Amino acid sequence: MLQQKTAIAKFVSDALSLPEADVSTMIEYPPNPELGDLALPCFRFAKTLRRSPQDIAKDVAGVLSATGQFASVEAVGGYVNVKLQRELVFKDVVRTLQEDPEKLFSRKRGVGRTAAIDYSSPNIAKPFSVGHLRSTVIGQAIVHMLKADGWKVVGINHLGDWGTQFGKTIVAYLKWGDEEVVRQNPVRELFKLYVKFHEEAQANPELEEEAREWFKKLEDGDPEATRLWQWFISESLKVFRSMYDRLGVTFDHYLGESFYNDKMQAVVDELRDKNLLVESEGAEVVDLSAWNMPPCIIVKSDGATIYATRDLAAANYRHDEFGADTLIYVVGAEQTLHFSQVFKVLELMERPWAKNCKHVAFGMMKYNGERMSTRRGKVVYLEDVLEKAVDEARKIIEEKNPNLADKDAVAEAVGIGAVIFNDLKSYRMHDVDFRFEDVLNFDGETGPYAQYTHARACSVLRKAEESGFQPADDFQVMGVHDSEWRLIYQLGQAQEVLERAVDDLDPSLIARFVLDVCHAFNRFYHDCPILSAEAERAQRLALTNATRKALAYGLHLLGLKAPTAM
RNA sequence: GUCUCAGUAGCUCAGCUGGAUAGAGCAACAGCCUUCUAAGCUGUGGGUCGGGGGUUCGAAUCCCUCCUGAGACGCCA
Repeated sequence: MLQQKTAIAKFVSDALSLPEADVSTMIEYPPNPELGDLALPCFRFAKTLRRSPQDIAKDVAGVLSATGQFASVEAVGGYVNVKLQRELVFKDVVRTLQEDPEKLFSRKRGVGRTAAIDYSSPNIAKPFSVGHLRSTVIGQAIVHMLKADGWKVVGINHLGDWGTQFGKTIVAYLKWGDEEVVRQNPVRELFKLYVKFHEEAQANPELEEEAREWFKKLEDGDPEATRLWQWFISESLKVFRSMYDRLGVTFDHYLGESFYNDKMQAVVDELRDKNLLVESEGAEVVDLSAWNMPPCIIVKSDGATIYATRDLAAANYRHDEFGADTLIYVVGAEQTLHFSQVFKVLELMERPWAKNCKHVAFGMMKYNGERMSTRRGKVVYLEDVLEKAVDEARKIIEEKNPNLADKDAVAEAVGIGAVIFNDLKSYRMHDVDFRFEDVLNFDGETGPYAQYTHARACSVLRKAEESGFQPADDFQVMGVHDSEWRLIYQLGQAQEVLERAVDDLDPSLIARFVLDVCHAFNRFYHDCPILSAEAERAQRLALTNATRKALAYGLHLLGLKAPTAM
């Protein structure tokens, strides 16, 4: 629809001698399809032109009407309502999709740009819980979206592989751990020990001191501490990688916090050279009071660095080594202040790219209305959620389509799709209370619904092929049914949707779009015979094929698989 | 206490760069499978858009204020 908007804006801006871009952004989609396909409210022109909106609308309608490029143009109140030539848009949209679905979505605005995205970033020796799901799936979707818009993207898993919690885990393991038991199920057992540590530490605060000592040993390169630490990491990574495989999540780099251990002194030195560090309560900080923020601690009073220092080092590394001009952090909203501080310090360090640092924040995942707590062992394992979702999918397949080939693979795709989509569709700053009943619901606005619609389109195309029909590029459009038009109309908005999703770094817009297309397709499917229609068969097959491609692409952007049957 | 973010139908949310009668899904109820996958489609009921002010031709959308909830607020990340 962007093309049509541009065309209208051009005529209007010529006629009223107003900037084309201003007019273009004012063109909107009427609330009611009866009114038209596109509309231009003229109220805002009234002041500058010193005429009534109704008058202007009438003039504009006359101008657009005279071009002969629109099916109808009407001035209603202060609005100009335009109906498009359905046949032309139909052909245009369908052909673009048949040729290359990516073209419908993108103008490749990001060519030449590089973004480094930090997402997922779980902690070593802790369970991969549903709490990590949001960062993981949102980050992965943003990776796909940016790539679609032409960006070069570097995906980074900033693993929590350093810090005093390793002292705690080591102490707990040495005190209460059984190597055999831990080897059976390392991450869960180590986590149990970690929880036990916190329980015991309530009564015996000296445990904390022991933990600190063990972490100090680790920092000093003690062989025993290092061996255990590395073991924790390799076992955790095994679990994480299996989660990522199932979720279809990939990274270009696994660079944990420890990777920056030797890169932080340079940050401290530079800050000192630039006179940005001041002493405060024994620590060295960057004063940010001019920006209404608390100081950013760089060196703690015990001389050690802290996460802000680490994030500064990591930011420099991502820019310098990966050539990233844009840094994106998909991290919970509770770290908003931290990132504002880090970004401000980067600016003070005169990094011109500091203004391109973005924190993609999201609300907290809760369970039974309560915050999940790793310390108290209150977590929902993602593994368990995926298992339940896949079981549910398998159950529904047995019930509805027992003869389906590849049942296990489809159940996996659908179950996991349900989990991913559920987290993506309503992405906002809202906190989410995790509920199995929501994730396991496959009706309505869900991943399985979108996948089902795609499979349905595939099924029609299979049936067509069996009867000797193929979707062709050169088809005649023999009139466009309202339901066909609704579908085309939705598909035509792909580019605007992707561009806004990229600009806002918001995958939920894509999810919404996919749902809208699905609804329009299912309505079309219900209202319009495809195979049995003589005259319209060609155009409807082409439309079905085009929709199939658009849905597959949209699902791909979100990180969902698109089975061809289910 | 200060700052940030949220508050739209019973529930979950969309709409928020101001525009036409506030939209979906779930749940409830009522229809639609001898015909391309009913994980679908259609319809009904359901709203002081947290309250109150203001700006505007026009406010769910912008500003102020209050209420409620969540989070952050220096040596964890």
